[in-house]
Amino acid sequence: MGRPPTRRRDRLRAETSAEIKAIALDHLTAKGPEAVSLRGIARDMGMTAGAIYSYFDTRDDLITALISDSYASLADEMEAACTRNPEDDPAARVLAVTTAYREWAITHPEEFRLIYGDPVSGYEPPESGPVRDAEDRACAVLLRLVASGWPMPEHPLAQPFDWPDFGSGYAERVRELFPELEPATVALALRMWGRMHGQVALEIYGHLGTQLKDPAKLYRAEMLDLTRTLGMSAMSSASA
Amino acid sequence: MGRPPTRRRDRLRAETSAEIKAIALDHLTAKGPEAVSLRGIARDMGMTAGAIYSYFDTRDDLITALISDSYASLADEMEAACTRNPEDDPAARVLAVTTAYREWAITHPEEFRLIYGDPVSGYEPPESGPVRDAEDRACAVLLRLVASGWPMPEHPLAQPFDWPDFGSGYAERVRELFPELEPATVALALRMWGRMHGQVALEIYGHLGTQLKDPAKLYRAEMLDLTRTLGMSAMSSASA
DNA sequence: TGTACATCAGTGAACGCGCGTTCACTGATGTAC
DNA sequence: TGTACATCAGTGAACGCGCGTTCACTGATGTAC
Repeated sequence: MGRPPTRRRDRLRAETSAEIKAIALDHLTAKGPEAVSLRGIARDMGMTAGAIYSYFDTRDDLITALISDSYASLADEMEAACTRNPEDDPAARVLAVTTAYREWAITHPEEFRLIYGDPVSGYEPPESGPVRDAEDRACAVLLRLVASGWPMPEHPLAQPFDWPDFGSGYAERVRELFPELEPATVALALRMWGRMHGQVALEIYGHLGTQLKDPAKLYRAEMLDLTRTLGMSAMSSASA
Repeated sequence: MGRPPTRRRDRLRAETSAEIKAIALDHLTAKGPEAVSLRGIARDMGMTAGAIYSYFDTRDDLITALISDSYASLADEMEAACTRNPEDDPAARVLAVTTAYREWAITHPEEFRLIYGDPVSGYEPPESGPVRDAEDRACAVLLRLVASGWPMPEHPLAQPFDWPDFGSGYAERVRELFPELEPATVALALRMWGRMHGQVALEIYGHLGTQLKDPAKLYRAEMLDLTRTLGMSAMSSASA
């Protein structure tokens, strides 16, 4: 009662907008990215297709919202997995974060495809915005991991990397967040990302199913080696 | 003249079939997987859409043909890169093969997406056939690499793997081809695949462009480390 | 070499489909006095 | 509290689109004698 009535309209708007996205996500999960259509969503909501244009200017805008929501949820999981383990146990953190990455992908395969797979028919990703923000957050988690656990660039894994090797905008943001980081360490974080991503992508897209009974086992082995190679003691068991 | 005339018809058939696939590949390369349509191909060939049904029973069959052709061309490149380097220089072979993988992907990004990305709208991959054959060939190259260069399973990278950990059909085929191989070595080949695939997939799908000026450099670093970790001397420079 | 027949690649028109997007409109909700 | 007006979410019909697939057909190519 105390709230001005405009708020109510706004709240309804936000709720409808959320419902549109929720149903779009259902369709995505159930039948893949091509099945996300404004008409289909409207049908499920008991609305007209045209009505959606009050909420999203175009189909691409809706897809973008879906992507950024998904990416944010992945970043959340990674951050949570990181902070759930003590700072002085970098190996546990690495295991937890990498496991969280894979498990999010297994649990949300269509969202994983949406983020890391083909852009949906004719869709062009925006240069900045919430999608990029989520990517930055996920990336920051990895950077923090390598930064805390493996600050010595004279490690045999290290390769000669320098700041100009990185995208200038990216390098700036990184140096702002982690002033002490060596370029070789940043490179290592990206390589860590690659190792996580490789097995997970192969698995999600069905290229490991024939070869392996339990892809999780191979993944665990690879990540254990990672911590070991990084010189972290992997004695402690991480809580994912 | 000596040839029976039926051969001529067969040859024409094969040529038209090849032209259909070639144009389909053009469309794929130019405008992505969704742009591959029977009508569009027919238009470019000066034919009717219905005519294509003499060559492919359905659109999915055409896509399958495209996938298996593409995968075969990737496997060719990997095999060639392998045999182009001496057998007693495993490090060179590893570098050559992994570089070939990435370079094929860079040169044929849409084909890479076709193989490893989202199945095209509603397309279901067949359980066996030429696609699987190509995948097996590519996989065999990796197995040969690890087999020749790194046959000792007591290496620190090794993890406890046993034959039951693998898909039964796959395990059989592997043991037939490489009777001496240890399970841990097979696992390592798959992990090698993951490392290659991770960075390449991230790059092809546009997730490394912001961070890195030259993704090839990071990839090279990762692959160099791979040979080193495998205990191969990486002195020799591979010819990709 | 000549003729009657069979094959079969390609035609062209039609089928039904679902899609994104636009637009003039209605009617409930909220606002100002 | 009551009335005149403004906002704006949602309607419903229409637009034009390209698609995969089917089918009765034509006409050239090849075959058998």
